[in-house]
Amino acid sequence: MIEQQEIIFKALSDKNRIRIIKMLQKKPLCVCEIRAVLKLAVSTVSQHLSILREAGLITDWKEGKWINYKINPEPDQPVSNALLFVQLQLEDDETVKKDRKIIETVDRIILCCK
Amino acid sequence: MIEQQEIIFKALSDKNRIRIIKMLQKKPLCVCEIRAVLKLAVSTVSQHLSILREAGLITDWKEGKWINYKINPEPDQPVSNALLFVQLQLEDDETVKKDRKIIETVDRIILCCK
DNA sequence: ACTATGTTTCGGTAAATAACGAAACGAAAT
DNA sequence: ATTTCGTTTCGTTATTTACCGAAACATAGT
Repeated sequence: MIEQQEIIFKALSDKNRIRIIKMLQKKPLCVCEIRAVLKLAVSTVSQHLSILREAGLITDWKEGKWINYKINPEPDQPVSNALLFVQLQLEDDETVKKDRKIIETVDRIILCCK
Repeated sequence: MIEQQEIIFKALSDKNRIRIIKMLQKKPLCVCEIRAVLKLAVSTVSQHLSILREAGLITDWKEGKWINYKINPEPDQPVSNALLFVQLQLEDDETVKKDRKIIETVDRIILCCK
């Protein structure tokens, strides 16, 4: 139990993973969209996403050749609390606002296939 | 700002540091009391405490030859939110309950000078 | 069947982390 | 002044982490 909390905090203890959660709380995204925002290698983003998934914070589903990621809609209690907590934090953060602007205004095709 | 949140989560992303916070939310403690509960080297506990202090989660004050640690009574907003969050989590966790039982029932002198 | 494209897995590297014991530090008591 | 005792700092080690590019995998379209 305390181990689960540790895993949740570890998942959230990285700047890039916090940014991912804050983006996904606006809308679901695929790996390459996130990559375009964070400016990391695709494999690195994939790794971050799997850490968030293992912690129970996010889930994914297939859509054509894309795999979309979204906030876990059925989290267990500690995860649910953590997600709510993150949702209330950093709403005024400049990085978060900038990230969200990008994903809201730019199209997936343009973002991924530059 | 997002960096501060990262530091806070990092501070909380270790099982032993979570246990420390949960203990301090019951009452202030010195290094050797915490050491006795966590069963870690004194230097390790000191290191954990300094990570929590740097994050703004705890503060310390001198009392004779002891240095006592307590939850930061004047945290800034993100820290305050995190502390409240932790306070609401893990109340039923067995490890947390056991830790608190020890620090509430056993005397500092006995605990430290075994 | 082949190609293109999005994603994951693998192998490797550099940096960060958690742990320890020994040495240094500081305050209280002898 | 010296010793004692709680604590911090230092130096070291083993493990974990974040990152990358290349290779493997999967699926859609030609």
